[in-house]
Amino acid sequence: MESLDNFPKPSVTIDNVIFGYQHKQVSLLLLNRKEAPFANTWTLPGGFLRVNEFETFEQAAKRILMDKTGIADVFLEQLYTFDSPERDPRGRVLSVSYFALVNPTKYDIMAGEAANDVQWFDWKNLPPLGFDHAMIVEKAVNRLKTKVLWQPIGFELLDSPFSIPELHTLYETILDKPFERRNFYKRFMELDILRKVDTRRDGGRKRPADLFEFDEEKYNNLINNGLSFKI
Amino acid sequence: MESLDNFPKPSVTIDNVIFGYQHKQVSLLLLNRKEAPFANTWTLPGGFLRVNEFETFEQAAKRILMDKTGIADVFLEQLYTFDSPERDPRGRVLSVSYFALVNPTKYDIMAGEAANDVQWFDWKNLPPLGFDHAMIVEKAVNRLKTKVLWQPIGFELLDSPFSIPELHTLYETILDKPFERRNFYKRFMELDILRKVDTRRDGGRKRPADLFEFDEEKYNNLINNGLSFKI
DNA sequence: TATCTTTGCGTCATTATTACACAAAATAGT
DNA sequence: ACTATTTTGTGTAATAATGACGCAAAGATA
Repeated sequence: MESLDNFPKPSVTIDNVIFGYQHKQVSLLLLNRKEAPFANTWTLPGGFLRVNEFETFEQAAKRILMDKTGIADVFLEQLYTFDSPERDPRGRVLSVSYFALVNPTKYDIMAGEAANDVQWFDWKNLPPLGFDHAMIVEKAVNRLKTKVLWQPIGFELLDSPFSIPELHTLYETILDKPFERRNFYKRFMELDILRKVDTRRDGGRKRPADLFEFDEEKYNNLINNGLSFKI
Repeated sequence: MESLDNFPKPSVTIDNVIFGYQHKQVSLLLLNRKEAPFANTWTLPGGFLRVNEFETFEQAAKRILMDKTGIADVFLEQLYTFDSPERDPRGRVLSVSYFALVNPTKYDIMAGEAANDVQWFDWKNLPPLGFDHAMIVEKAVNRLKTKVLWQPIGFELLDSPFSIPELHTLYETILDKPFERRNFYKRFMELDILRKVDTRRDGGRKRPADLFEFDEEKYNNLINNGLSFKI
Protein backbone atom coordinates (compact mmCIF):
# COMPACT_ATOMS: atom_id res chain seq x y z
CA MET A 1 0.00 0.00 0.00
CA GLU A 2 1.55 3.21 -1.15
CA SER A 3 2.38 5.81 1.49
CA LEU A 4 0.50 9.07 1.58
CA ASP A 5 3.75 10.93 2.15
CA ASN A 6 4.83 10.59 -1.46
CA PHE A 7 2.50 13.39 -2.39
CA PRO A 8 2.63 16.99 -1.22
CA LYS A 9 -0.34 17.97 0.93
CA PRO A 10 -2.27 21.19 1.27
CA SER A 11 -3.02 22.95 4.53
CA VAL A 12 -6.67 22.96 5.51
CA THR A 13 -8.51 25.64 7.46
CA ILE A 14 -12.08 25.79 8.64
CA ASP A 15 -13.81 29.16 8.24
CA ASN A 16 -17.09 29.91 9.94
CA VAL A 17 -19.84 32.13 8.60
CA ILE A 18 -22.00 33.00 11.60
CA PHE A 19 -25.20 34.90 10.97
CA GLY A 20 -27.16 36.73 13.61
CA TYR A 21 -30.18 39.03 13.62
CA GLN A 22 -30.64 42.09 15.76
CA HIS A 23 -32.27 45.49 15.43
CA LYS A 24 -34.01 44.31 12.27
CA GLN A 25 -30.72 43.66 10.55
CA VAL A 26 -28.93 40.47 9.63
CA SER A 27 -25.45 40.51 11.07
CA LEU A 28 -22.25 38.61 10.53
CA LEU A 29 -19.63 37.73 13.12
CA LEU A 30 -16.15 38.90 12.11
CA LEU A 31 -12.76 38.80 13.72
CA ASN A 32 -9.97 41.33 13.44
CA ARG A 33 -6.68 39.47 12.98
CA LYS A 34 -3.71 40.24 15.16
CA GLU A 35 -1.09 38.53 13.02
CA ALA A 36 0.02 38.30 9.41
CA PRO A 37 -1.26 37.57 6.90
CA PHE A 38 -4.02 40.18 6.92
CA ALA A 39 -3.06 41.62 10.30
CA ASN A 40 -5.57 44.25 11.48
CA THR A 41 -8.00 43.09 8.82
CA TRP A 42 -11.45 41.64 9.37
CA THR A 43 -11.96 38.01 8.45
CA LEU A 44 -14.26 35.13 9.20
CA PRO A 45 -13.33 33.31 12.41
CA GLY A 46 -11.29 30.38 11.17
CA GLY A 47 -8.33 28.20 11.94
CA PHE A 48 -6.37 25.12 10.97
CA LEU A 49 -7.77 21.61 11.09
CA ARG A 50 -5.87 19.58 13.68
CA VAL A 51 -4.93 16.59 11.62
CA ASN A 52 -2.83 14.84 14.22
CA GLU A 53 -5.76 14.85 16.65
CA PHE A 54 -8.11 13.20 14.13
CA GLU A 55 -10.39 16.18 14.45
CA THR A 56 -13.47 16.28 12.22
CA PHE A 57 -14.47 19.48 10.44
CA GLU A 58 -17.32 20.05 12.79
CA GLN A 59 -15.19 19.54 15.87
CA ALA A 60 -12.64 21.95 14.46
CA ALA A 61 -15.32 24.51 13.62
CA LYS A 62 -16.68 24.37 17.16
CA ARG A 63 -13.25 24.53 18.79
CA ILE A 64 -12.29 27.49 16.64
CA LEU A 65 -15.52 29.32 17.37
CA MET A 66 -15.09 28.75 21.07
CA ASP A 67 -11.43 29.78 21.14
CA LYS A 68 -11.74 32.81 18.94
CA THR A 69 -15.16 34.20 19.75
CA GLY A 70 -16.41 32.50 22.91
CA ILE A 71 -19.44 31.03 21.14
CA ALA A 72 -20.42 27.45 22.05
CA ASP A 73 -23.22 25.07 21.15
CA VAL A 74 -24.22 26.09 17.68
CA PHE A 75 -25.68 24.00 14.91
CA LEU A 76 -23.23 24.08 12.03
CA GLU A 77 -23.58 22.92 8.47
CA GLN A 78 -20.98 22.60 5.78
CA LEU A 79 -21.15 25.30 3.13
CA TYR A 80 -18.47 24.80 0.49
CA THR A 81 -14.79 24.11 0.12
CA PHE A 82 -12.69 26.86 -1.44
CA ASP A 83 -9.61 25.98 -3.40
CA SER A 84 -8.17 28.96 -5.19
CA PRO A 85 -4.39 28.42 -5.18
CA GLU A 86 -3.80 32.10 -4.39
CA ARG A 87 -6.31 32.48 -1.61
CA ASP A 88 -3.65 32.44 1.13
CA PRO A 89 -0.27 34.18 0.72
CA ARG A 90 1.44 31.56 2.89
CA GLY A 91 0.92 28.79 0.36
CA ARG A 92 -1.67 26.28 -0.65
CA VAL A 93 -4.45 26.44 1.91
CA LEU A 94 -7.90 25.01 1.35
CA SER A 95 -10.84 26.43 3.27
CA VAL A 96 -13.74 24.24 4.31
CA SER A 97 -16.44 26.72 5.25
CA TYR A 98 -19.18 26.17 7.80
CA PHE A 99 -22.41 28.06 8.27
CA ALA A 100 -24.50 28.79 11.33
CA LEU A 101 -27.40 30.91 12.53
CA VAL A 102 -27.39 32.16 16.08
CA ASN A 103 -29.30 34.53 18.28
CA PRO A 104 -26.73 37.17 19.27
CA THR A 105 -28.51 37.95 22.53
CA LYS A 106 -27.72 34.44 23.71
CA TYR A 107 -23.98 34.78 23.44
CA ASP A 108 -21.35 36.96 24.96
CA ILE A 109 -18.75 37.19 22.26
CA MET A 110 -15.17 37.91 23.23
CA ALA A 111 -12.03 38.04 21.17
CA GLY A 112 -9.56 35.21 21.69
CA GLU A 113 -5.78 35.63 21.91
CA ALA A 114 -5.15 35.74 18.19
CA ALA A 115 -7.65 38.52 17.60
CA ASN A 116 -7.70 42.25 18.18
CA ASP A 117 -11.46 42.23 18.26
CA VAL A 118 -14.57 40.26 17.47
CA GLN A 119 -17.70 42.04 16.37
CA TRP A 120 -21.09 41.72 14.74
CA PHE A 121 -21.43 43.63 11.45
CA ASP A 122 -24.56 44.51 9.56
CA TRP A 123 -24.41 42.27 6.47
CA LYS A 124 -25.22 45.24 4.26
CA ASN A 125 -22.24 47.15 5.53
CA LEU A 126 -19.28 44.82 5.87
CA PRO A 127 -15.68 46.02 6.09
CA PRO A 128 -13.13 44.79 3.51
CA LEU A 129 -12.35 41.16 4.26
CA GLY A 130 -9.05 39.30 4.15
CA PHE A 131 -8.29 36.18 2.12
CA ASP A 132 -11.15 35.23 -0.22
CA HIS A 133 -13.63 35.64 2.59
CA ALA A 134 -15.86 38.01 0.65
CA MET A 135 -16.47 35.12 -1.73
CA ILE A 136 -17.27 32.79 1.13
CA VAL A 137 -19.71 35.30 2.58
CA GLU A 138 -21.40 35.67 -0.78
CA LYS A 139 -21.95 31.94 -0.97
CA ALA A 140 -23.25 31.88 2.59
CA VAL A 141 -25.71 34.69 1.92
CA ASN A 142 -27.10 32.78 -1.03
CA ARG A 143 -27.44 29.70 1.13
CA LEU A 144 -29.25 31.66 3.80
CA LYS A 145 -31.71 33.09 1.28
CA THR A 146 -32.46 29.70 -0.19
CA LYS A 147 -32.59 27.95 3.11
CA VAL A 148 -35.03 30.31 4.74
CA LEU A 149 -37.61 29.34 2.13
CA TRP A 150 -37.43 25.65 2.97
CA GLN A 151 -36.56 25.36 6.59
CA PRO A 152 -37.90 27.10 9.65
CA ILE A 153 -34.50 28.55 10.40
CA GLY A 154 -35.95 31.90 11.24
CA PHE A 155 -36.59 30.59 14.72
CA GLU A 156 -32.89 30.11 15.40
CA LEU A 157 -32.36 33.80 14.89
CA LEU A 158 -35.17 35.12 17.09
CA ASP A 159 -35.76 35.20 20.82
CA SER A 160 -38.37 32.63 21.81
CA PRO A 161 -41.24 33.20 22.16
CA PHE A 162 -41.65 35.48 19.19
CA SER A 163 -44.55 37.08 17.36
CA ILE A 164 -45.66 36.63 13.79
CA PRO A 165 -44.93 40.27 12.99
CA GLU A 166 -41.35 39.70 14.19
CA LEU A 167 -41.06 36.62 12.00
CA HIS A 168 -42.55 38.62 9.15
CA THR A 169 -39.96 41.36 9.49
CA LEU A 170 -37.17 38.78 9.68
CA TYR A 171 -38.26 37.19 6.41
CA GLU A 172 -38.58 40.53 4.69
CA THR A 173 -35.12 41.48 5.90
CA ILE A 174 -33.40 38.29 4.81
CA LEU A 175 -35.07 38.08 1.42
CA ASP A 176 -35.16 41.83 0.95
CA LYS A 177 -38.67 41.85 -0.42
CA PRO A 178 -42.14 42.48 1.01
CA PHE A 179 -44.49 39.70 1.98
CA GLU A 180 -48.20 40.46 2.14
CA ARG A 181 -48.90 40.61 5.86
CA ARG A 182 -52.12 38.63 5.88
CA ASN A 183 -50.82 35.87 3.64
CA PHE A 184 -47.59 35.51 5.58
CA TYR A 185 -49.65 35.12 8.72
CA LYS A 186 -51.88 32.51 7.14
CA ARG A 187 -48.98 30.47 5.79
CA PHE A 188 -47.45 29.94 9.19
CA MET A 189 -50.75 29.26 10.86
CA GLU A 190 -51.67 26.64 8.28
CA LEU A 191 -48.26 25.03 8.55
CA ASP A 192 -49.21 24.40 12.14
CA ILE A 193 -45.66 24.32 13.46
CA LEU A 194 -46.06 27.08 16.03
CA ARG A 195 -47.31 26.69 19.57
CA LYS A 196 -49.03 29.72 21.03
CA VAL A 197 -47.87 30.68 24.51
CA ASP A 198 -49.99 32.70 26.90
CA THR A 199 -47.37 35.18 27.97
CA ARG A 200 -47.57 38.72 26.67
CA ARG A 201 -44.71 41.04 26.06
CA ASP A 202 -44.93 44.45 27.67
CA GLY A 203 -43.54 47.68 26.34
CA GLY A 204 -45.09 47.35 22.93
CA ARG A 205 -46.65 50.64 21.99
CA LYS A 206 -49.81 49.34 20.30
CA ARG A 207 -51.86 46.17 20.27
CA PRO A 208 -49.62 43.43 21.65
CA ALA A 209 -48.93 40.54 19.29
CA ASP A 210 -49.61 36.92 20.18
CA LEU A 211 -46.44 35.03 21.04
CA PHE A 212 -45.39 31.62 19.76
CA GLU A 213 -42.77 28.95 20.17
CA PHE A 214 -41.48 26.74 17.42
CA ASP A 215 -43.04 23.28 17.80
CA GLU A 216 -40.23 21.00 16.73
CA GLU A 217 -42.33 17.87 17.09
CA LYS A 218 -45.02 19.11 14.74
CA TYR A 219 -42.38 20.32 12.34
CA ASN A 220 -40.73 16.91 12.26
CA ASN A 221 -44.08 15.24 11.71
CA LEU A 222 -44.70 17.53 8.79
CA ILE A 223 -41.35 16.76 7.21
CA ASN A 224 -41.46 13.03 7.90
CA ASN A 225 -44.85 12.77 6.24
CA GLY A 226 -43.21 13.95 3.07
CA LEU A 227 -44.90 17.32 3.18
CA SER A 228 -42.65 20.15 2.26
CA PHE A 229 -42.34 23.34 4.17
CA LYS A 230 -42.34 26.25 1.75
CA ILE A 231 -42.80 29.95 2.35
CA MET B 1 4.29 35.31 9.15
CA GLU B 2 4.10 31.84 10.60
CA SER B 3 5.03 28.95 8.32
CA LEU B 4 2.39 26.48 7.23
CA ASP B 5 4.77 23.63 7.88
CA ASN B 6 4.38 23.84 11.64
CA PHE B 7 1.06 22.02 11.34
CA PRO B 8 0.46 18.51 10.06
CA LYS B 9 -1.55 18.43 6.86
CA PRO B 10 -4.11 16.00 5.55
CA SER B 11 -4.03 14.37 2.15
CA VAL B 12 -6.77 15.48 -0.20
CA THR B 13 -8.46 13.44 -2.89
CA ILE B 14 -11.09 14.38 -5.42
CA ASP B 15 -13.84 11.82 -5.98
CA ASN B 16 -16.23 12.07 -8.89
CA VAL B 17 -19.84 10.97 -8.91
CA ILE B 18 -20.77 10.66 -12.58
CA PHE B 19 -24.40 9.95 -13.42
CA GLY B 20 -25.63 8.70 -16.76
CA TYR B 21 -28.96 7.52 -18.14
CA GLN B 22 -29.50 4.62 -20.51
CA HIS B 23 -32.14 1.96 -21.09
CA LYS B 24 -34.52 3.86 -18.82
CA GLN B 25 -32.18 3.54 -15.86
CA VAL B 26 -29.97 6.02 -14.09
CA SER B 27 -26.41 4.76 -14.02
CA LEU B 28 -23.27 5.53 -12.10
CA LEU B 29 -19.71 5.30 -13.37
CA LEU B 30 -17.52 3.14 -11.13
CA LEU B 31 -13.94 1.99 -11.26
CA ASN B 32 -12.50 -1.30 -10.06
CA ARG B 33 -9.25 -0.58 -8.22
CA LYS B 34 -6.09 -2.45 -9.07
CA GLU B 35 -4.14 -1.55 -5.95
CA ALA B 36 -4.56 -1.43 -2.19
CA PRO B 37 -6.42 -0.16 -0.35
CA PHE B 38 -9.63 -1.68 -1.66
CA ALA B 39 -7.93 -3.61 -4.47
CA ASN B 40 -10.47 -5.36 -6.71
CA THR B 41 -13.23 -3.27 -5.17
CA TRP B 42 -15.49 -0.81 -6.95
CA THR B 43 -15.10 2.86 -6.05
CA LEU B 44 -15.82 6.27 -7.45
CA PRO B 45 -13.15 7.45 -9.88
CA GLY B 46 -10.92 9.62 -7.73
CA GLY B 47 -7.36 10.67 -7.11
CA PHE B 48 -5.07 12.98 -5.21
CA LEU B 49 -5.06 16.72 -5.65
CA ARG B 50 -1.72 17.81 -7.11
CA VAL B 51 -0.76 20.47 -4.65
CA ASN B 52 2.68 21.22 -6.07
CA GLU B 53 1.12 22.03 -9.46
CA PHE B 54 -1.35 24.52 -7.97
CA GLU B 55 -4.16 22.46 -9.38
CA THR B 56 -7.72 23.53 -8.57
CA PHE B 57 -10.34 20.98 -7.55
CA GLU B 58 -12.03 21.20 -10.89
CA GLN B 59 -8.81 20.77 -12.82
CA ALA B 60 -7.98 17.76 -10.69
CA ALA B 61 -11.45 16.28 -11.17
CA LYS B 62 -11.16 16.62 -14.94
CA ARG B 63 -7.64 15.23 -15.06
CA ILE B 64 -8.65 12.27 -12.93
CA LEU B 65 -11.72 11.56 -15.01
CA MET B 66 -9.69 11.68 -18.18
CA ASP B 67 -6.87 9.50 -16.87
CA LYS B 68 -9.02 6.91 -15.18
CA THR B 69 -12.08 6.68 -17.39
CA GLY B 70 -11.33 8.46 -20.68
CA ILE B 71 -14.13 10.98 -20.13
CA ALA B 72 -13.43 14.59 -21.11
CA ASP B 73 -15.39 17.83 -21.23
CA VAL B 74 -17.99 17.44 -18.53
CA PHE B 75 -19.65 20.10 -16.45
CA LEU B 76 -18.72 19.42 -12.83
CA GLU B 77 -20.06 20.88 -9.65
CA GLN B 78 -18.80 20.53 -6.11
CA LEU B 79 -20.90 18.24 -3.96
CA TYR B 80 -19.49 18.00 -0.43
CA THR B 81 -16.25 17.46 1.43
CA PHE B 82 -15.98 14.29 3.48
CA ASP B 83 -13.83 14.26 6.56
CA SER B 84 -14.30 11.08 8.56
CA PRO B 85 -10.88 10.33 10.10
CA GLU B 86 -11.26 6.62 9.34
CA ARG B 87 -12.43 6.89 5.78
CA ASP B 88 -9.07 5.87 4.33
CA PRO B 89 -6.89 3.15 5.92
CA ARG B 90 -3.71 4.89 4.80
CA GLY B 91 -4.24 7.86 7.09
CA ARG B 92 -6.05 11.16 7.19
CA VAL B 93 -7.46 11.72 3.73
CA LEU B 94 -10.16 14.25 2.97
CA SER B 95 -12.38 13.76 -0.04
CA VAL B 96 -13.72 16.69 -2.00
CA SER B 97 -16.48 15.19 -4.12
CA TYR B 98 -17.63 16.44 -7.49
CA PHE B 99 -20.82 15.68 -9.34
CA ALA B 100 -21.65 15.44 -13.04
CA LEU B 101 -24.34 14.32 -15.44
CA VAL B 102 -23.32 12.89 -18.78
CA ASN B 103 -24.84 11.12 -21.71
CA PRO B 104 -23.13 7.72 -21.78
CA THR B 105 -23.61 7.34 -25.52
CA LYS B 106 -21.31 10.30 -26.06
CA TYR B 107 -18.33 8.78 -24.34
CA ASP B 108 -16.18 5.74 -24.82
CA ILE B 109 -15.14 4.87 -21.35
CA MET B 110 -11.92 2.94 -20.84
CA ALA B 111 -10.09 1.93 -17.73
CA GLY B 112 -6.84 3.77 -17.01
CA GLU B 113 -3.67 2.11 -15.76
CA ALA B 114 -4.62 2.03 -12.10
CA ALA B 115 -7.92 0.28 -12.72
CA ASN B 116 -8.97 -3.25 -13.55
CA ASP B 117 -12.15 -2.01 -15.11
CA VAL B 118 -14.48 0.95 -15.50
CA GLN B 119 -18.19 0.38 -15.86
CA TRP B 120 -21.64 1.91 -15.71
CA PHE B 121 -23.86 0.45 -12.98
CA ASP B 122 -27.59 0.80 -12.56
CA TRP B 123 -27.97 3.06 -9.52
CA LYS B 124 -30.53 0.69 -8.04
CA ASN B 125 -28.09 -2.17 -8.14
CA LEU B 126 -24.66 -0.98 -7.09
CA PRO B 127 -21.88 -3.29 -5.94
CA PRO B 128 -20.32 -2.79 -2.48
CA LEU B 129 -18.16 0.32 -2.61
CA GLY B 130 -14.75 1.00 -1.07
CA PHE B 131 -13.88 3.80 1.33
CA ASP B 132 -16.96 5.81 2.37
CA HIS B 133 -18.09 6.06 -1.21
CA ALA B 134 -21.55 4.70 -0.48
CA MET B 135 -22.07 7.78 1.66
CA ILE B 136 -20.84 10.04 -1.11
CA VAL B 137 -23.18 8.37 -3.57
CA GLU B 138 -26.10 8.83 -1.22
CA LYS B 139 -25.42 12.54 -1.00
CA ALA B 140 -25.08 12.76 -4.76
CA VAL B 141 -28.37 10.97 -5.32
CA ASN B 142 -30.11 13.45 -3.06
CA ARG B 143 -28.52 16.28 -4.95
CA LEU B 144 -29.66 14.83 -8.26
CA LYS B 145 -33.23 14.48 -7.05
CA THR B 146 -33.35 18.04 -5.75
CA LYS B 147 -31.56 19.49 -8.71
CA VAL B 148 -33.79 17.95 -11.33
CA LEU B 149 -36.72 19.89 -9.92
CA TRP B 150 -35.01 23.22 -10.34
CA GLN B 151 -32.72 22.97 -13.29
CA PRO B 152 -33.22 21.55 -16.76
CA ILE B 153 -30.49 19.01 -16.19
CA GLY B 154 -32.50 16.27 -17.81
CA PHE B 155 -31.19 17.47 -21.12
CA GLU B 156 -27.61 16.66 -20.22
CA LEU B 157 -28.59 13.05 -19.80
CA LEU B 158 -30.53 12.57 -23.04
CA ASP B 159 -29.57 12.42 -26.67
CA SER B 160 -30.56 15.60 -28.44
CA PRO B 161 -33.06 15.99 -29.96
CA PHE B 162 -35.36 14.21 -27.58
CA SER B 163 -39.08 13.79 -27.19
CA ILE B 164 -41.35 14.84 -24.35
CA PRO B 165 -42.22 11.22 -23.58
CA GLU B 166 -38.50 10.50 -23.20
CA LEU B 167 -38.12 13.45 -20.87
CA HIS B 168 -41.19 12.27 -19.00
CA THR B 169 -39.74 8.82 -18.46
CA LEU B 170 -36.44 10.32 -17.35
CA TYR B 171 -38.14 12.41 -14.67
CA GLU B 172 -40.21 9.50 -13.46
CA THR B 173 -37.08 7.37 -13.26
CA ILE B 174 -35.00 9.90 -11.35
CA LEU B 175 -37.69 10.88 -8.89
CA ASP B 176 -39.21 7.41 -8.76
CA LYS B 177 -42.77 8.64 -8.91
CA PRO B 178 -45.35 9.10 -11.65
CA PHE B 179 -46.05 12.42 -13.29
CA GLU B 180 -49.40 12.90 -14.99
CA ARG B 181 -48.57 12.74 -18.67
CA ARG B 182 -50.65 15.67 -19.86
CA ASN B 183 -49.55 17.98 -17.09
CA PHE B 184 -45.90 17.13 -17.55
CA TYR B 185 -46.27 17.94 -21.22
CA LYS B 186 -47.97 21.25 -20.46
CA ARG B 187 -45.32 22.32 -17.96
CA PHE B 188 -42.49 22.04 -20.38
CA MET B 189 -44.43 23.66 -23.18
CA GLU B 190 -45.38 26.60 -21.01
CA LEU B 191 -41.82 26.97 -19.76
CA ASP B 192 -40.95 27.63 -23.37
CA ILE B 193 -37.38 26.43 -23.14
CA LEU B 194 -37.59 23.79 -25.85
CA ARG B 195 -37.11 24.32 -29.56
CA LYS B 196 -38.99 21.94 -31.82
CA VAL B 197 -36.92 20.42 -34.60
CA ASP B 198 -38.44 19.07 -37.78
CA THR B 199 -36.61 15.79 -37.88
CA ARG B 200 -38.47 12.63 -37.02
CA ARG B 201 -37.03 9.54 -35.50
CA ASP B 202 -37.74 6.30 -37.33
CA GLY B 203 -38.15 2.90 -35.79
CA GLY B 204 -40.78 4.02 -33.32
CA ARG B 205 -43.53 1.47 -33.27
CA LYS B 206 -46.48 3.83 -32.94
CA ARG B 207 -47.16 7.51 -33.48
CA PRO B 208 -43.76 9.21 -33.62
CA ALA B 209 -43.20 11.86 -30.98
CA ASP B 210 -42.21 15.42 -31.79
CA LEU B 211 -38.54 16.08 -31.16
CA PHE B 212 -37.04 19.04 -29.33
CA GLU B 213 -33.74 20.64 -28.46
CA PHE B 214 -33.02 22.50 -25.26
CA ASP B 215 -33.05 26.23 -25.96
CA GLU B 216 -30.32 27.53 -23.69
CA GLU B 217 -30.92 31.16 -24.62
CA LYS B 218 -34.57 31.04 -23.67
CA TYR B 219 -33.70 29.21 -20.49
CA ASN B 220 -31.19 31.87 -19.49
CA ASN B 221 -33.72 34.60 -20.23
CA LEU B 222 -36.19 32.85 -17.99
CA ILE B 223 -33.71 32.57 -15.14
CA ASN B 224 -32.28 36.07 -15.53
CA ASN B 225 -35.76 37.57 -15.37
CA GLY B 226 -36.03 36.14 -11.89
CA LEU B 227 -38.55 33.54 -12.92
CA SER B 228 -37.95 30.19 -11.43
CA PHE B 229 -38.01 26.95 -13.27
CA LYS B 230 -39.87 24.35 -11.26
CA ILE B 231 -41.25 20.97 -12.21
C1' DT C 1 -59.84 -1.29 -43.55
C1' DA C 2 -60.12 -2.26 -38.70
C1' DT C 3 -57.58 -2.39 -34.43
C1' DC C 4 -54.13 -1.06 -31.30
C1' DT C 5 -50.82 1.91 -29.11
C1' DT C 6 -48.62 6.19 -28.49
C1' DT C 7 -48.79 11.06 -28.70
C1' DG C 8 -50.80 15.76 -28.61
C1' DC C 9 -54.08 18.67 -26.72
C1' DG C 10 -58.91 20.47 -24.67
C1' DT C 11 -61.17 21.36 -20.54
C1' DC C 12 -63.15 21.44 -16.01
C1' DA C 13 -63.03 20.73 -10.92
C1' DT C 14 -60.20 21.61 -7.16
C1' DT C 15 -56.72 23.97 -4.68
C1' DA C 16 -53.52 27.63 -3.85
C1' DT C 17 -52.21 32.40 -4.14
C1' DT C 18 -52.96 37.15 -4.01
C1' DA C 19 -55.16 41.32 -2.86
C1' DC C 20 -57.95 44.02 -0.20
C1' DA C 21 -60.93 45.11 3.69
C1' DC C 22 -62.39 45.54 8.34
C1' DA C 23 -62.66 44.81 13.35
C1' DA C 24 -60.16 44.30 17.84
C1' DA C 25 -56.56 45.68 21.16
C1' DA C 26 -53.74 48.67 22.94
C1' DT C 27 -51.50 53.61 23.46
C1' DA C 28 -51.34 58.65 23.59
C1' DG C 29 -53.32 63.08 23.59
C1' DT C 30 -56.82 66.05 24.95
C1' DA D 1 -63.27 59.31 29.68
C1' DC D 2 -63.23 59.91 24.89
C1' DT D 3 -61.09 60.09 20.45
C1' DA D 4 -57.55 59.38 17.18
C1' DT D 5 -53.90 56.39 15.89
C1' DT D 6 -51.29 52.36 15.24
C1' DT D 7 -50.64 47.57 15.21
C1' DT D 8 -52.51 43.01 15.08
C1' DG D 9 -55.81 39.31 13.91
C1' DT D 10 -59.08 37.55 10.58
C1' DG D 11 -62.74 37.23 6.52
C1' DT D 12 -63.25 36.74 1.86
C1' DA D 13 -63.42 37.15 -3.11
C1' DA D 14 -60.88 37.41 -7.55
C1' DT D 15 -57.28 35.18 -9.89
C1' DA D 16 -53.92 31.69 -10.94
C1' DA D 17 -52.00 27.14 -10.63
C1' DT D 18 -52.57 22.22 -10.34
C1' DG D 19 -54.61 17.86 -11.03
C1' DA D 20 -57.65 14.66 -13.34
C1' DC D 21 -59.87 12.93 -17.14
C1' DG D 22 -61.12 12.41 -21.90
C1' DC D 23 -60.75 12.37 -26.83
C1' DA D 24 -58.81 12.67 -31.38
C1' DA D 25 -54.69 12.18 -34.49
C1' DA D 26 -50.66 9.49 -36.24
C1' DG D 27 -48.57 5.62 -37.28
C1' DA D 28 -47.90 0.34 -36.93
C1' DT D 29 -49.82 -4.30 -37.46
C1' DA D 30 -52.49 -7.54 -39.55
